[in-house]
Amino acid sequence: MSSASSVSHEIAAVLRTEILRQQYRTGERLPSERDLSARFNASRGAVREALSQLGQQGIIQIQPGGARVQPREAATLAILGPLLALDPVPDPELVDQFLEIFGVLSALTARRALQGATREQMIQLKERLVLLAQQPGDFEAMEPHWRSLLDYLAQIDNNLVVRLIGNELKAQFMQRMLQLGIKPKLKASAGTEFVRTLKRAVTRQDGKLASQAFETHFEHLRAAIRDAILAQTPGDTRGSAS
Amino acid sequence: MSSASSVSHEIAAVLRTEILRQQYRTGERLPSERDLSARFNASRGAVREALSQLGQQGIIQIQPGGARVQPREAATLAILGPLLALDPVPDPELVDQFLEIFGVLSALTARRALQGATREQMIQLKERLVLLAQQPGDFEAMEPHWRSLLDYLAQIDNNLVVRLIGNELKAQFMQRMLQLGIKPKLKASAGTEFVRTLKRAVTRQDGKLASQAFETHFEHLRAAIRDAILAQTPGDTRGSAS
DNA sequence: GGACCAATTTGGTCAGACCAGATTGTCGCC
DNA sequence: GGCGACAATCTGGTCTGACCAAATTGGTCC
Repeated sequence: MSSASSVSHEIAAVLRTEILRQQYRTGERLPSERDLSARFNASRGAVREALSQLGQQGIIQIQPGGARVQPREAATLAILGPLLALDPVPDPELVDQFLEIFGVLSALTARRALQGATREQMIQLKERLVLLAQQPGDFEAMEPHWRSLLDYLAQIDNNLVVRLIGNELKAQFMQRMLQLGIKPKLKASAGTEFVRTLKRAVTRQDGKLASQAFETHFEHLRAAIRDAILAQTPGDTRGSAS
Repeated sequence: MSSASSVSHEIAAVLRTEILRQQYRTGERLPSERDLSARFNASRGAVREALSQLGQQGIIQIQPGGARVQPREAATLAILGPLLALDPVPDPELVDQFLEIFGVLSALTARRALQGATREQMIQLKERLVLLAQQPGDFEAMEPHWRSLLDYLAQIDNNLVVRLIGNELKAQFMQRMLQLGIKPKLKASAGTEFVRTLKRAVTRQDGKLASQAFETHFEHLRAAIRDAILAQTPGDTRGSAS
């Protein structure tokens, strides 16, 4: 699944899953590189690269003397994807936490973007909003335009820190969500209201208003996705039905 | 500087700095592993580990055929530290962006923590606030208590995503800030007011109020740190005077 | 029982080799 | 001259086997 068609990535994926599944206690020593290379039938070099990845992700701490498992909180955002992939249905709480942060960051970006946008950028924004207004309620059809809007806002509010966080979060979550075929059902009325508020915010160049609109929208989105996940939870192995 | 007393880390640090300094164009191919191993007088294995690190950090993309430099926005939070270390005095804008995000996350954590805290946790919170109130204005003396408070809030609002982001940000910035000996000068009155508001928020279990207090506080902090950095900007190589 | 020392284990590095896929340059054909 | 096909070459990925320094471990001696 998360194999990148390379032995070392494969090993890393297996070990990462085992560790995230708590099959090693925090602080416990991992088997030595030589043992692991025997277990995976691979060279020590490949194992070393795998361990190096886990080390970079803060999952383990590599020291002369042995690699030790780190507490989950010491890790990197890179573990979120694997954490979501642990079970056939992702942990709803984790997804909710993700959406909360993503909402806050989006709201912040929107506020700052509007506050600092040039006239030209405002026009561009309005054009994208028009696209967004065309299919309210249809999540899948809206999604590309939505993403386009967020990207453009991020581009205006050229905040590297937010962009990096956003990229990582997206990389970790979006893929998994789409893979699972989770389709939140949003009320068309809420979507319409959201777009309308955004338009007003852009017209008045009111960052605070845009920010609030995003927060509200994400609250709805969170609720919808929570429902969508719970609906899948009885969860046979079917996963995404066509 | 960022060498971890290991050849591969050293190589990674050098290459990372070169790339972040834009000495390679985005999309350009890095020298081959064999060339690099010749240049650094190291084995290909060591170079491979270094490149693997850079790949994990999203700085380069490694593919059969060559490693290519990625756009800065495609990277991981792990580049923030090196980015700050590029010049003797860190980029004020970047620091400001960091503080903004950190403030937003702190405010969010405070709000959620207060909303979900148990009676026992509220008592604990108050105790920490008392400690925090003892030396208003003295940033260095306050810092440990401050950190303790934030940690505790994060512990109450057990949000993994926020904690991971916070950890990374702290790891990237705090170290560098302390290293530079940047001491923001906060008004004692502002500090007192902040703590008082927090106390009130805790008493009333008013998450929104606590959130606002944090936002205000971070605004002050941002301004203070901006000033502190600009004061260093004329910047001889002296750095932190004793 | 605790301090000290040696054997062993572990990660870090090096060297040389092979493979599959990508890149690149060349040559012949149109 | 332009263009497509082919082959030499280059690149990353892996393997093997070896050595070093630091950490761990175990036993010994006080």
